[in-house]
Amino acid sequence: MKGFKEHDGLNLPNIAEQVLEKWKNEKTFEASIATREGGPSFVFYEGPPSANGMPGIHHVMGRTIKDLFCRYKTQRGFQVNRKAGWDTHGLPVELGVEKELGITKEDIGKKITIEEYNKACREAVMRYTDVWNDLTEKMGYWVDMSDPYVTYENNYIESVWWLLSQLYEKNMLYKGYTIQPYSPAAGTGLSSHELNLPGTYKDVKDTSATALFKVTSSELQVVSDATEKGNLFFMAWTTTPWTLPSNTALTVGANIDYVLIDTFNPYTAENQKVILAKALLTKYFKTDGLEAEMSYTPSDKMLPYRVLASFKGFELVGSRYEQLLPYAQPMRDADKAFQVIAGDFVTTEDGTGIVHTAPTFGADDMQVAKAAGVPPMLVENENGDPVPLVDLQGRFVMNVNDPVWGLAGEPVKAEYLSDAEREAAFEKQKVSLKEHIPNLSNYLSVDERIALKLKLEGKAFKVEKYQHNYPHCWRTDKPILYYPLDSWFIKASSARDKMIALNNTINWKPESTGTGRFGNWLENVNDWNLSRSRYWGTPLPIWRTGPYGPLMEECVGAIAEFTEKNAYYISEECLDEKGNRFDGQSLRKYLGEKRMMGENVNTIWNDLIRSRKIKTFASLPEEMIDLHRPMVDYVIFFRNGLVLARELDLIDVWFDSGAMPYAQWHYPFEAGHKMPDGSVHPAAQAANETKGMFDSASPLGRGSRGGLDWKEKVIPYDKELTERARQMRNNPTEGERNVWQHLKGKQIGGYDFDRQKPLNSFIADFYCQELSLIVEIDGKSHLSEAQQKKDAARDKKLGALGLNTLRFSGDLVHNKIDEVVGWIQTYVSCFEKDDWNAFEKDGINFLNKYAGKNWKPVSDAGKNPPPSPLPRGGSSTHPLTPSQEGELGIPFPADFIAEGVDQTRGWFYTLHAISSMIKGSVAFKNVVSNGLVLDKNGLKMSKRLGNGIDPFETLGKFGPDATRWYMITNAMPWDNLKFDLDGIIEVQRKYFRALHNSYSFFALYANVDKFTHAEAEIPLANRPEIDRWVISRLNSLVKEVEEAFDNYEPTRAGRAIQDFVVDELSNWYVRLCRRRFWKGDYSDDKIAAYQTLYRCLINVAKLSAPIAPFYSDSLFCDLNNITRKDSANSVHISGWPAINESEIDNDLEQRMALAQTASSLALSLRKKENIRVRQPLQKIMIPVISAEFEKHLKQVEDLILSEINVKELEYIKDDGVFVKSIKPNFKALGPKVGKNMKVLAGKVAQFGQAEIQQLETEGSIQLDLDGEPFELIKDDVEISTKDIPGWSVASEGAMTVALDITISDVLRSEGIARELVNRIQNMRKESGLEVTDKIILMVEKQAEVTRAVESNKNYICDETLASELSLEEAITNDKAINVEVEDGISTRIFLQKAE
RNA sequence: AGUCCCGUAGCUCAGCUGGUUAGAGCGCUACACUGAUAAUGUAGAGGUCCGCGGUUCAAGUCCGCGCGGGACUACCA
Repeated sequence: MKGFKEHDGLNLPNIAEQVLEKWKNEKTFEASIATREGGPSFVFYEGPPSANGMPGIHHVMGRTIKDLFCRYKTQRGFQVNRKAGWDTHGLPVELGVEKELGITKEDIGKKITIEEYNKACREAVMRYTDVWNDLTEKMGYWVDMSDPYVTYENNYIESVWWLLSQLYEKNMLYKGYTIQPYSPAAGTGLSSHELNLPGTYKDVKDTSATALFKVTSSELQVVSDATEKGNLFFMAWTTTPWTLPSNTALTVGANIDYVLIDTFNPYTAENQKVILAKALLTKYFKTDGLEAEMSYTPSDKMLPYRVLASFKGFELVGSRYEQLLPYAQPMRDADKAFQVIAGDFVTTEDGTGIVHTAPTFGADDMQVAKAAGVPPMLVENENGDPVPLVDLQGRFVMNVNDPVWGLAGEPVKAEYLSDAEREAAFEKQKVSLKEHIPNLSNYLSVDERIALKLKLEGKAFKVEKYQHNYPHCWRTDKPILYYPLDSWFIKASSARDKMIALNNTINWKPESTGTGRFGNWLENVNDWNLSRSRYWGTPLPIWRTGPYGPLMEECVGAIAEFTEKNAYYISEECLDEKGNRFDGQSLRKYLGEKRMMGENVNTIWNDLIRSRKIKTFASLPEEMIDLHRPMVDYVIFFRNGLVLARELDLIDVWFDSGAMPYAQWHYPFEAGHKMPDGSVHPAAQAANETKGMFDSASPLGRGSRGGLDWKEKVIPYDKELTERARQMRNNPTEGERNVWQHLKGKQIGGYDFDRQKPLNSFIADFYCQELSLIVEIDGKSHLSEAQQKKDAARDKKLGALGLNTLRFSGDLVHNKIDEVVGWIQTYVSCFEKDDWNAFEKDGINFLNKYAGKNWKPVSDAGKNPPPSPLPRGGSSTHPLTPSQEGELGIPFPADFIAEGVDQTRGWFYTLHAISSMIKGSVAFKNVVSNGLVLDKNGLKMSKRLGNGIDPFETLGKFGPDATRWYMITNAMPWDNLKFDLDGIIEVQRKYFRALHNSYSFFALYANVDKFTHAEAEIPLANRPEIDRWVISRLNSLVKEVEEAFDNYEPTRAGRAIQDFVVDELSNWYVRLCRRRFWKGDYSDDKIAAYQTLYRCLINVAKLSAPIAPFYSDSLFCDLNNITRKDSANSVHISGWPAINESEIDNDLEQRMALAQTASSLALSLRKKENIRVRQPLQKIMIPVISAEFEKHLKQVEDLILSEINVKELEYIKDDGVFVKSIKPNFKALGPKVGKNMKVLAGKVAQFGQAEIQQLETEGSIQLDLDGEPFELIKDDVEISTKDIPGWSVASEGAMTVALDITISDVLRSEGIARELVNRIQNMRKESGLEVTDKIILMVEKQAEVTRAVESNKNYICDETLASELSLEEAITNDKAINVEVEDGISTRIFLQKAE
């Protein structure tokens, strides 16, 4: 009979490998989903990683968390679909590609076409998919990688477009002019991501100026009065004096206190009055100045001043002032410029409390100015367009021309100048500034010159260098500017209330992330800036007319709309005068200009159409459509003589990932999808109809259900391939022509075949999509081995996409075309019947018939059925089939998501925002945000420090189970984890070894006894105390673990399991029960022991399966394969243990705790007295505190006695022999005595035995607490026995144990006998005897030993399985061993196996 | 700068609604145990509970202000 598997040692990596193999073979993952069919579903969303970087150890952490809850829910009976995904767009991809190609952004469109660039990105982005897939598998992350969503695929983008079009229809998408970080040196706007790259913020010293703006009018009387007297100024501070010419407003805080000061200009010494915030007065004036005489010369140290008036900021609002540097006037609403407005961003932390406001160069400035109706400083350029005073190169426009100081055409930051330019400028300055600065020593920046000019003109109060942190462009290292740029925005702010309300329904782990970080973020949501000026990403689907006519706009929400709305495509032949191909933008400009010149645009257009230079979109072959640049930039609309060209922006990649609940299913375009308003998208309607047709009529429905995701992979857009196919189509070989005669025109079963069809990266001779069939005709060249290898690889690859390839030799096609056609028909009928066995059978005949001579099967069709186009096991069980549930027809919202806490304002936000706006629903109900994985010193892992941990090495060395267990149990998921490999070793040693040893112990003896759990369960009532105890604990454990997992607290679950296994199961239950397993007959007690341990082990396997999926499965199978108590072949398919409340016995658990304490105390006493545990002692005594205590203790008496090797336990009633100690019960006393506690505690501490006695017998005692009488009652104190005079005593808490340490001769003999047994057992083991072998034993006579053997003969024989035991005068056998029984006593022992 | 998390023994972490002597494991030292044995038990050494203030009879725990580490967001005169 097969027994429980006995392992040599514990090798976790090996076990993981074996289990992985088993999962693959048995398709356990698929089964774990299939077997939950019909059950409730648990929706999980996978946050897509980017496959263009290597995975790190932190991914193991994040994915463990995701995985374990999915597994847990599966065990609880939920069906958990989890579709993998890849994030493929975005800057990191672009940067990687640029680095590789050695180009920069400026080269795109010059050295490399956008098309080539994007192709490179597309290839680069999936570079590490293999590595990722490998990690996914090795770490045991169950996610379906066979059909992942990929954000660059057309279907994905189409869904994203649809979402955007929804927002557009809700008027939530708008184009706005906003201030964004911009690098003039690089000529590009920067995303906040780029601004947050390391090293972008640098401490720099800039010239700061406190400028004086001359007040011209005010509604506030005091100010108005002062104005009339002249020389009244607002003080405003800036660290960027170059923005002062663009000043159009001053901003004050409405509730900030301001003061009107009479003083002098520190530079010109002119008497003047200034206004600034009261709180900042001391920054500019020393208090002594208040008393100083009101006179001043520039060399004076002390600036005298007087406070004339004080008022609130709002009183200043509407005051007017003189333009500080009147180089230019705002184009529009100039009359509303130069006034005081209020803004809530104003603080009194630095500056003057009055903020210089240049709406063209500050985000806050722009917002506050817009709200107040103050115009930005925009001037007209040569084209008549409004532009700011600084151009895109960072240079002042010509308007800003100062006869003395220059400025026009100069860069506003000196860093933008090259050394040579700077030198040249310096030379010029020497001349032009001679009047003001005779010996100019170095180049003066724009900031410095403006400050200087203000100083000289008396318009500056203070000029100084100021050190601050300023962002720099990470690529050019030059400072960035905040610059107004056109952008598209989502009006997220209008959905704020909804988002906040919905967020309150989300269960965040930890809660603080949701209420705090995320909540606060929502309170202050800004509109979402979608625009990115890049190349590799989802294009913004908005088409617009240009400045040459009325504005028309089109937001495209589906590919089909191009056709419906009559889109056109600019072909390669459509060139401008210089011979460059037109794109939408340039054509729009070209035609617009013609139109302005009065030409008939329609005529030109008609010529373009007629000459096929512009085609209708509808005429494009489907495979050409790629929703990326540049393709989409060639798509245009033409209305009323105007071209609508696409806005060049791409969208923020975060929108891509936030769209995944929809886009991963190509929502709303597929069958079964419903739009939020309940209607059905026309595309989905069509799909429904097709689906219905197939569903009812034939099994084909399933085959064709690959959907468009699948199609994208199969039919790629590849110009070269398409072209080659076209050529081949035009020049068919004779064989191809032969076959085509029989396939064309739906001759076979009404199925449509294509010839020379580009598929994946190949061209198939004949292809039928409905049949998922490729027919190849192999000419002579295919006879070569090399070619056959290639063919095999090709078939395999296409097979993976669900396509079958039938190959026919050229000869066959020429000579037996009927056979070939017949064979294709066989395929068709097998396909229709979904009967691949028949196919295989016939296939073998067929192949036998034709194989060998001309053609060998290159696929292994002879061995296996060809790759079925149908999901294995039928589509209903395929993991990728979304359960068509919920209102939208897609799994929505998610029950659970998990990512790093860094995603709070990333993915978590975009998911939440999009679903709030589109559906008015949360996107996820529960979210775990996990912390970072740091190195063991708490430092961030980075390539630079070289402190990263290679996940593969870790998994390989320690196995995924230990790694996962360590990560989960070490720290709460949301705390940062200090990752230390030693910690994994510890987990391995402690938890897994304890569990493994417990199993090995079980297996060893169960096999000896042939236990297979065949006997009926022995009723709990008939099992001994310790069994009931461990089962009670097990039930409590299940409860605790269940609660922890339900609350998304895996750490608690793991720790509970670990404590149970190590402390309770292994170190208590198994230890105390050892003898039950190997002593005596196969009795009920023994069976009970096996059943109990079995139950513990199998349930621990189930409980720990979510965290340690491999080992748990191995343990489960090791146990279950023999007993077959569970029909499941994997722990992940079996269910979750039920809690049996009736088996939980708190009383019993308490009793056992007593036993443990008592044993521990007794062992401690032995140690103190230096008495070995093997030496039996006569008695221990335990004072009983209460009847209950005694009752409890009696029930576990046997356990204690055997554990500590003592003969009897005596219960001592209180008869005054104990020394007692007393301690106040603070919790009870606190409310009663309050601040007298200290006095009382002092008194109680001084109680002698008499007082304690009195309290115990009378129940109370009168005390005097600083004059207040107080009656102390028994419940106010805790009394415990601490000592028994004359005994060896130890105590812990309420329990005290006294040990009788006298060793009688009998005890001593017994002790020696035990020592002997121990030595003999060791010898047995050393000589390699089986645990069941009987022995013959000889012991040499020695006074004490002889006595011990004689009086304990039965015991010794029993323990050592000796069938004979003889005492010998002298043992001569040279295999006898000299043993020292105890100090000074030794003998010789000989044993041999009894026959 | 703002928001949030974290700070307890050499290391990794517990410490419930405040209760007086702050715990566990690892590591270290010593001893013991031994048919689970690279396990286990007992004992020992090891603490400014990040600091300072406050509330309270009582603070590791609650509050305030700092410091250090981290994350995100923002960059503002």
